[in-house]
Parts: sequence; C-alpha cells; structure tokens
Amino acid sequence: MTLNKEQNQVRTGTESRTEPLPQLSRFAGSSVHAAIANEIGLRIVRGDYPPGTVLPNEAKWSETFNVGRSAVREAIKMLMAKGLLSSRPKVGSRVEPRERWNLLDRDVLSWYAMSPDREKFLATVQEFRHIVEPEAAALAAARRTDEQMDEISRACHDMGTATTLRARTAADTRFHMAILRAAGNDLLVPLGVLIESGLESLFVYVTREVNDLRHAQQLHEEIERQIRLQKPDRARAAVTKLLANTDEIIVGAGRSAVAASE
Amino acid sequence: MTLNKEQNQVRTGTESRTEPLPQLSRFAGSSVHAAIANEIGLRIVRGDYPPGTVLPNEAKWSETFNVGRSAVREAIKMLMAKGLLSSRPKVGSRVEPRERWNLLDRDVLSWYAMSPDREKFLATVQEFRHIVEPEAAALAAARRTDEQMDEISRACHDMGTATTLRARTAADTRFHMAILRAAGNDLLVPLGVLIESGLESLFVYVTREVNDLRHAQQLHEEIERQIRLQKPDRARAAVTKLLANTDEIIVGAGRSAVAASE
DNA sequence: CGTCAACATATTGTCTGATAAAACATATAA
DNA sequence: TTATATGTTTTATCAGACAATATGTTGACG
Repeated sequence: MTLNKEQNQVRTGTESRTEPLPQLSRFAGSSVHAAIANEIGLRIVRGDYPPGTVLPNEAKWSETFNVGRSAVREAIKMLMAKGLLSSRPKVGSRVEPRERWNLLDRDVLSWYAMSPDREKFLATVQEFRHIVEPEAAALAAARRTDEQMDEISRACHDMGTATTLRARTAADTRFHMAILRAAGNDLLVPLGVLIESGLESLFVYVTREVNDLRHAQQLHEEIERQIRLQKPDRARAAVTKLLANTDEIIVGAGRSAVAASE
Repeated sequence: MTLNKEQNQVRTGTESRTEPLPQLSRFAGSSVHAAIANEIGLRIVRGDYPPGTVLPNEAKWSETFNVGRSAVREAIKMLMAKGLLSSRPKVGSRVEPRERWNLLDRDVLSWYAMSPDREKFLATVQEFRHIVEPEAAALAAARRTDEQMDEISRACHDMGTATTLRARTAADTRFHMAILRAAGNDLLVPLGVLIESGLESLFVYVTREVNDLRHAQQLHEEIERQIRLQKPDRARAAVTKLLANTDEIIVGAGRSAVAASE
C-alpha cells in the first residue's frame, strides 16, 4: 500500500509498453515464476552457470528481475524438479551435474534446442530416433487397436493434404506420436517430446523441395500400410528407411548452411 | 508472534515425539515442500485424483498438513514442472492427462513403482529395456573410449565379487549406466533411471539361486567382452541374451509369487 | 603450532498476512 | 434472449519476519 506505489508504476504505469520487466521475456499469459524458471533454466543449459557453480542467491534474483522472493523460489523449485539444481541453506543453489538433468523434459529440451550448438543437438535427437522408433513401429504393428490405427491413418492423410509446411509438420508429429502410443508401452509416450522437438528443429532448417516432400510422403504411407497389415518386421524396415531419408535431408541442409556461410 | 504460539506448540511442544505432522512421512533431512510434493505426487500417480480432477485448494492442503501455504505452493510448482499438474486462478490445480506426465522423471517413476500394479510396471520397464539397451550396447562397442571401458569393466568385476545382493544390484546398475554413457548419445543417459528402477524392483522380487547368479554373471561378462572387442553386433546380441534371461527370472518370480499366494 | 569447541554469519526454509489478477457464476438491464 | 455488470473463489504475487542449517572464524587449550 505504501512501498508498492513505485513498483506498480514501473510495471503498469502510464503507457508502460513492452517494458514490463528488465529482461524477463514473458510470453502471452505466462506467469512470473514460469518466466523466471525459463530464463534461469535457459542460462543453465546454455552453459552460463556450469555444473557445480552456485547461482546468485534468491535476494539477488529478486532484485535483478524486480519480483518477489517467493516467485524466485517457486521458479527454483521447478528447476529442482527437473534435476537442474539442488539447494541447501547457507550454501545456495548449485547446478547439478549433467547426468542428473532430465534431458527428456519438454522444457529442458527446448532450452537445449536454443543452445549455441543446435546442429549437434539435432544430430543427437535424430540418432535417438534411430534407436527407438523402428522397434516402436514393430510393436505398434503387432498390438495396435483399430482406434489407434485410425489415428495413425488420419495423421498420415493430413500430412498429404496439408497446404502449409507448418501444418504438415504438425501432422507429421501427430503421426509419429500416434505410433508411439499404439506401441502399447507407456514409457514410449514421453519420448514424443523428442520427436516433436526434432521435427521442429528440422522445420526451421529446411525448405524442402517438392520432390523431397513427395518421397517423404510415400515413405510415411509405407509405414502406415505395414502397421495396418500388422507386419512388425516390415514396419520396422519402413521406419528405418524414412529415418535414413531424414538423415540425408539433414546432411544436405548442413551442406547448404556451410555453403551459405562461405 | 501471537498466533504462532499455538502452531509452535503443536509442532515443537513439550515431548512432541514422532508426531511432527499428521500424515506427511518426511524421511531424513527432506524439507517440508519436498515431503508434500512426494505425498501429493504419489496420490496422483496412484490414481486417487484421476486426470481432469481438480485437487483440493492450497488452503485445504495447508490445513490438512499443518504447513504454510508457501510450502504447499512450492510443492505444487514441482509437480507442475513434472507435468502432473497445471493450475489457474479461480479454477484450481487440475491433474493433467497422462500423456503429459514426465514418466521418465526419477520421482514420477518411483511413485509409479509404489502403485498397486507393480508387476505391470516392471513388465513395462523390462520391455523398454529390450527396445533401448541392445542398440545402446552396439553403439558403446563402436564408440567407447578407454576410460569408459574401464568403468564398464570395473562395474562388471564388482558384480562378480559383491558379497551382498544389495551391493551386487548397485554394481549391476553402474554397469548398465556405464554402457549408456559409453554409447555417446546424451539422450540415452537419462534412461538410466529406468534401469535403476527396474533393477530395484527386481531386487525386491527375487531371491536368486546361486546358479542363476553364476549364469547372469557370465552373460554380463560376455557383454563386457564384446564391447571391449568393439564388436557392435555381438554386443547387441549379448545384451539381448541377458534380457531374455532376466525375462525368465521375472516370469519365474511371478509364478512363485502366485504359488505363494495360493 | 595444531586441534577442537564456541560463536558469528550468510542463505535457504517456512510461516503469516495482505493485495492483485483471473476465471467463473449470477443477477440485472435492454 | 442477449449482453452487461457485479460478485466470488482461487491462484498469483508481494512483503516481512523468524527458524534451521551449513560454513567460516576465532579463541582457548594441549
């Protein structure tokens, strides 16, 4: 009621446009603690605070962001929940070794994707897909229900009829996630965030040729067909083929990126 | 200063022994918010609050656990970070659909393992290992460094010389985690928590026969050898063999559990 | 000179109370 | 009936206080 005056003026004062807080980019409707978690998490993953480092203390964050201490604390608790931090009285919050990070967490993954070495990240995700997705498709072919098949088919069809690259990528993601679900192993489903992240990275990278799109669509349809026919081995092979195709696109994009920078 | 009196008396009053809080089991050194997160998280995963349900509000939790509202809030933020909850003003905190849960999170996994259907959980983990570990071993055989090989060999040796089942399980976990690390894909490492969880579940289940142990040890040593010799295909096959052996043990344990309950 | 205990200190942990913001429900007016 | 206004409930955020806990420091004593 008294000290608040100044604060409020800074934040909601007359004509205060696009300057709500010093640095904090808080995208539409996101709360303060979420924005703080995002900011600090990004900095950690980016490498600003290497594992073992102790972060600035809560009071400091509170000051630099012009927010209450509780907001900072809640943000830190979220980062603790993702395995990035651990904190103890008197010592502060220190960054955990990378091994404890929940790399498969949606947010951590997105921070990873924003890091300087995006290309390496994409390569890692792509390799991981090689490990998991062929087997997932084989399981899906063996165990899919009719409803799950419908979802796969619909996504595949939507890919074919999509008019924008963005819509196509969305359908593509749905396609692969549906396969993971159809595989009938609950632990596979969370890996969907990886695929999502990978396809989004690809989306940024590549402006595909029309021929590439046609070919990729055929490869997807082959997967759909083999799962429909319940042929595990052939479904697995079809996925392997698709991933090999994606590998080529990535390599090609890498080449043209190199060429463009020369 | 005034209202505090009563509270403090409840919590630290004369001779208040082993009755710090109504229900909250807070194991050694764990903080209040962590204990609350644990309790609520367990209840959610267990199914007390199905997806879509709105939890009791913060004031309610605060009352039932005799803790401050901030502790409750921090706990809820942690659960949000794990994808179990989302909360909005006026509506409250509602449980997210299972698809959004970070099932591969250490804590979520442990709550899963405590759920009524442990057996199904173990089967799911075991199947997941079939999907991932053979390929991981193949990659490890191809890319291991000498230091990584040392770590694998040491863990394998420790398994052989372990005197207690507990120590053996610990070495076993280290063995498989070392292979994941040696595979050279950062995204594989977080899956170690799965293996850890699976082996712990096994540990509870099974009192292995000496012959079983001898055989299992040989299977592990075969994996170690093929990674040492850098033979990806043989390493993959060796892991598949080990997992098949584990499958049998699980089936056997299931049988004897059934037998014991009859 | 070294070792151990007492004490100071910095930082997170927790509680309390107050106010703001948001979403939903209800009532009222056109 | 529809649209607007108002109220209500809940989370969101802030502020200030005190407790708990490691760490560092100092001093006494062997």
